[in-house]
Amino acid sequence: MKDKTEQILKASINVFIKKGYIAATTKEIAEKANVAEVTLYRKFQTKQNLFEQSVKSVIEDRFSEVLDFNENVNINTFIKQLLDNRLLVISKNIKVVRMLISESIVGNLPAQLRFTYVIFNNVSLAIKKYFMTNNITTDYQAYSKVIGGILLGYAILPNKNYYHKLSEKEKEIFLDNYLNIITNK
Amino acid sequence: MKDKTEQILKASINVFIKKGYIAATTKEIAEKANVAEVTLYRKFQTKQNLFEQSVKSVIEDRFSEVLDFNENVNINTFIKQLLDNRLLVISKNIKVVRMLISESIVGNLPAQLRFTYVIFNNVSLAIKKYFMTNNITTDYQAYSKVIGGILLGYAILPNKNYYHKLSEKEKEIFLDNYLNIITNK
Amino acid sequence: MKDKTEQILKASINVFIKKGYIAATTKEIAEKANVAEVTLYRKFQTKQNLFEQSVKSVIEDRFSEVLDFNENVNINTFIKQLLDNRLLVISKNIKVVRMLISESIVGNLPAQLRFTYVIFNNVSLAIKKYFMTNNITTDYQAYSKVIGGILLGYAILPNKNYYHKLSEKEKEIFLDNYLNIITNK
Amino acid sequence: MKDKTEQILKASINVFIKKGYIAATTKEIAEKANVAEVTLYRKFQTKQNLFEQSVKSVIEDRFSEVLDFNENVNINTFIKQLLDNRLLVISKNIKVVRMLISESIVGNLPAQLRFTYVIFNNVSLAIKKYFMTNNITTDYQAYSKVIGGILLGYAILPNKNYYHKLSEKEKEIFLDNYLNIITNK
DNA sequence: GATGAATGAGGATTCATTCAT
DNA sequence: TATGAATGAATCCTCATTCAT
Repeated sequence: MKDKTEQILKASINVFIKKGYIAATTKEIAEKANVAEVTLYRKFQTKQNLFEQSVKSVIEDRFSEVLDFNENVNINTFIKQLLDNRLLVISKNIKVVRMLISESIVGNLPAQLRFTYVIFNNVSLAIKKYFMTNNITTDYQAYSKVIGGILLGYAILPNKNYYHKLSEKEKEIFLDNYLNIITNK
Repeated sequence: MKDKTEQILKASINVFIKKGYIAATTKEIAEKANVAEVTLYRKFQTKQNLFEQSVKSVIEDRFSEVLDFNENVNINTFIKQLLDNRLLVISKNIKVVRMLISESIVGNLPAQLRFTYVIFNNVSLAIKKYFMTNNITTDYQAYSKVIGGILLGYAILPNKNYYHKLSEKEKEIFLDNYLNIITNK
Repeated sequence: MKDKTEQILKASINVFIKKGYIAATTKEIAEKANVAEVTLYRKFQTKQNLFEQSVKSVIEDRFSEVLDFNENVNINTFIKQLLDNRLLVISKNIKVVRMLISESIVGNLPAQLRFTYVIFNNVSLAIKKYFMTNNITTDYQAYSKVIGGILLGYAILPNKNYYHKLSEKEKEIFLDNYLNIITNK
Repeated sequence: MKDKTEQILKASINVFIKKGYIAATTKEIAEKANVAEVTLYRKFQTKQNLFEQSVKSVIEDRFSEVLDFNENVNINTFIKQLLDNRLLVISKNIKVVRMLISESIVGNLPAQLRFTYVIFNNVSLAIKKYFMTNNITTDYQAYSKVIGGILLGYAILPNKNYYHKLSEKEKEIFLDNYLNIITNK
């Protein structure tokens, strides 16, 4: 039933997050999901596939969504929108994101899950578009790397608090701290 | 012999880089090192220890060195010094760095090898010191995260060219691209 | 339905022929038969039984039929009749026969399917009867082994052409080649 | 040591004979050989390879030897030599031979172990040569099939006694029974 | 009558590690 | 010092079969 599949996916993602792809075992997943090990295989065929499905079930599609903001705003506002949007997504999925970054580096992931690229690419595209629309001549690639780096740093480096749990006011402050640094006044 | 130990370390780090800690096997390492598998254990006791020794043998101590720059310079110059110094180290050890970041995230590494922290911490310390010395009131933590992010991004994201192989002129340009963004004019 | 049962038997025998009893899987059979795996069990209880039913469904009863020829003929003619009759049956069922011989040797077959015996026994009986009726003193057992061997050889050894597809003339020649060797002139 | 390898080969061939290739398990072999299952793999890498080595260790090379007899003898004598030689080899290795014939039919064997061919081919070659040397015009192929069939029959069909254990006199009689049938007087 | 869901038992193979020399 | 030999434990995965609808 629906139920068992979900039990499995839930247990699965947790184990993968905790152990990483290779160290995670189908046995442990089965135990945590309270199903027989074979059941995993009946439903997902292979460990690799179970992994991919688990990840997909948990990361909202917003990861690779096209970022489309109001561009009739000044750069500060634009970057704030961008950071806010991405930090929200990352923050809500922080554990999976970390694991995926780690697996991305080792390189056993299918393209759409290769997170380091995904994070960077859609940020990069949004910035490029904004710069073009607004005739900004700053090198958008370097700019993207700074923003991408901030996001990567947020994902990887230890954090006291989850961005998505901050109040609107706190978010404002959090973002301003970055903006003070990266944008021109 | 010195010789064998070095053969092992050399083979070892390559395999760990290529496969990651868990996926690397002592069998493969032994083969690549042209020694018997037991010899690894005679010399390094456990796989974990072999891993740590391999990493240490290859990453220059400069990773965790205290960053101490001339601080009677303006912030632009300071950040350039800092980035240059760190990019050099990372660039020269890019493969190991990547692997270590990946393993850091999964979390099976002893503190001194937990790279994401290491990278961030010493950058952070240097910035804090500079800001204090020069009475700069910008939030040094956010600043450190931006710089740390840039470095993380450099390490993780795909790169066309190695920083340490650039000419002095090219390095200058490379750094300026960042500085245009992160510092005030 | 009649229909499903037949689909299953048809798929089943093909898979058993291709893979042999053990290597054949109920899963593959079910897929080839376009039914659910359980349906096999509903209809045939066990794999073993499915195997037996499949075989029986396909091998004509002529395998174990009592061979009863006109015995007022000379030995050449008699042996020709005998070989012709058996070769026809074997040739028409060559794939199943081969598989059954193989399984016979391993020994997991019920007596009536143990083909090496079946082939030999009814040939042997026919020869014994003919020899008795005609007061022939040659050792009928050795004789039977030669004839049985020829048949076994025909079944197992690589063949260019199917006996049952030869023209009457070609059959004649084919048989004469043997008769030149085994009977006295 | 030599010892363990031999233990394994001995246990291995027995299990393969009893169960056939697929049904035989490395676990059972290991148990019978009194070694850990891994030891099989250390020494033989794969089950398939263990199988091949086991077979080779046990079947004397005489199986595929070129049969070279004195050809200045009449056909009766020649065929007797030939049968004697082959029956001896088969008889001594009867269990392995049976198993190999069975596996040959299923078709998972490398060419040099595909026994039905091997048996037939070298018999066929010897006969061809003799016929040519002695200008015999009988169809050597049909002749070979008869002889091959006799051998196949001997190997597969139930036997009261092992040819190689018969006294010289008994062998003589045994062979004569065949010769009465297949050769001309 | 047919099947989607589930499983216990077992398959070959690999791993890090120890033993004995 | 170095290593050939050996292994317990575990891994992913498959099989024939049953249960519940």
